[in-house]
Amino acid sequence: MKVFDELKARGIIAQCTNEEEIRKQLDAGPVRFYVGFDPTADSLHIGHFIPIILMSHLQRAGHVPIALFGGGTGVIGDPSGKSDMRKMLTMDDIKHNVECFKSQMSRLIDFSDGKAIAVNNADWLLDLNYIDFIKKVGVHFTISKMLAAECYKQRMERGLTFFELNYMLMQSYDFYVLNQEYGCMMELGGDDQWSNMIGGVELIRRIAAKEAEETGNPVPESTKVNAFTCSLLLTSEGKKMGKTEKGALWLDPNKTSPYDFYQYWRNVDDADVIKCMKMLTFLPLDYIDELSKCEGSEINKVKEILAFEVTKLIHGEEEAAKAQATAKALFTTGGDIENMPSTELVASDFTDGKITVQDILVKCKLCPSKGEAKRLIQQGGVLVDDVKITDMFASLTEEDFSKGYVVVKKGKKVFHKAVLNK
RNA sequence: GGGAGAAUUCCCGAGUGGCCAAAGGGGGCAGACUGUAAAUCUGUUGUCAGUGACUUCGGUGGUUCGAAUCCACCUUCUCCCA
Repeated sequence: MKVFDELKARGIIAQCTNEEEIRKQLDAGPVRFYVGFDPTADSLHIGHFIPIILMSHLQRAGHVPIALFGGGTGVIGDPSGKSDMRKMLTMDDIKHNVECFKSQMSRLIDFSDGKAIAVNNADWLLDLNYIDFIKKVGVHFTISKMLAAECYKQRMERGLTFFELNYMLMQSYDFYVLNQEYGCMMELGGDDQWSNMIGGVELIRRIAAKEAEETGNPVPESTKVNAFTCSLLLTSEGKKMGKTEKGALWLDPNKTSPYDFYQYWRNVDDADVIKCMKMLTFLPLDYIDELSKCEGSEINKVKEILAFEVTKLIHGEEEAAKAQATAKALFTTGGDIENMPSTELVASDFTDGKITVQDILVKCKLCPSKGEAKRLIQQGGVLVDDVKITDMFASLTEEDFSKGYVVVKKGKKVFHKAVLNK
């Protein structure tokens, strides 16, 4: 199966500028394509993951990804889909974030031997001359057309600044530069980037057409660029996936532990499992089709596979196996003490050799406050070493820690080890 | 530049002097039912101590026995006119 067909079958592709031409270009040989990432945080999150998967698919098929880091555009912030303007970042923040992105991405994208290229648009955007830019790029954009773009339409009602309006021009210019300097032929990105992306395609084609007209030469093949977007990862209810109570689902193990990451996918809706599997893993489609026949509680097996595969891609096989083992142990026998998240208590946490269960819950950050801990106990949501706590003033003595720890269970799914070293 | 209005607890959004820790919804958390799913139902959702105290309604001052509510100034945002 050709890459593009595979991507389509997996449901990764959302919109294309010209499907036929894209197929032809991809069939003809290695194509350089780019995907932009705005370094607005110090870790990638799951929203970035689909474009990365997409890059990886294409790289495996012999094409050359260019990862563009928005060191220059990052200071503006993309207005697309945001109801408020993003806060601006300092250059140092951005530098740091770009480094983080790059190292996380390296797990899936091979940057060795020129198999992939990393660039930073700060390199050409920061020294831009305003007048030149307006003359070269600005003339090709009409305000009416830009405002028709969905992303700006929404912002119009709440106040769109000229500053932000320039985002589209800058992103378009990125594509132009990459086309000129790197022979980049395609831009890929999230579906919310569509209007910015076609901006770039049109810009390149228009500048080429203008030059062709002036020189009388034919329009060069190298400017016949295209773009396509990948679907956003939505739940069957149309909500963006990857949000957790703690915010985004990060790829950085320090921000979202492999176990939590695994559990997120282990707990997806039945309706979303197969979709996620197609989009987020490299498992063969035949195999996925086979799995999609599962019904009822069998789906749990499929979820395990999904969770394992996705975790493997991000954190490596070892971590994935560990997360899976931990999860299995917790939910079947009720304890894989080894890998359970834990908190160490110290002697000063005890008063007269005792510590209340409330305090333990707060110390282990299972509850933000004692009040909530109390409520939790009252509602029967707390188990210590498999014994339900009914008295909200219950406390443990040091003897209870004779084996060195106790296992605190909050609700059905959250396990935590409270350790006491003597 | 001129005029009008808005800012409330995680979010949306009521509240226009005491009965306000503040309606309602969303979200979150827990319980029941289940398959670590969904749907549903129930409880809960400022902090700390238990029948009470303390902090909270953009900021700073003021009026008052008493302010989310009234006044002044400031900040931010939105709308209308230019």
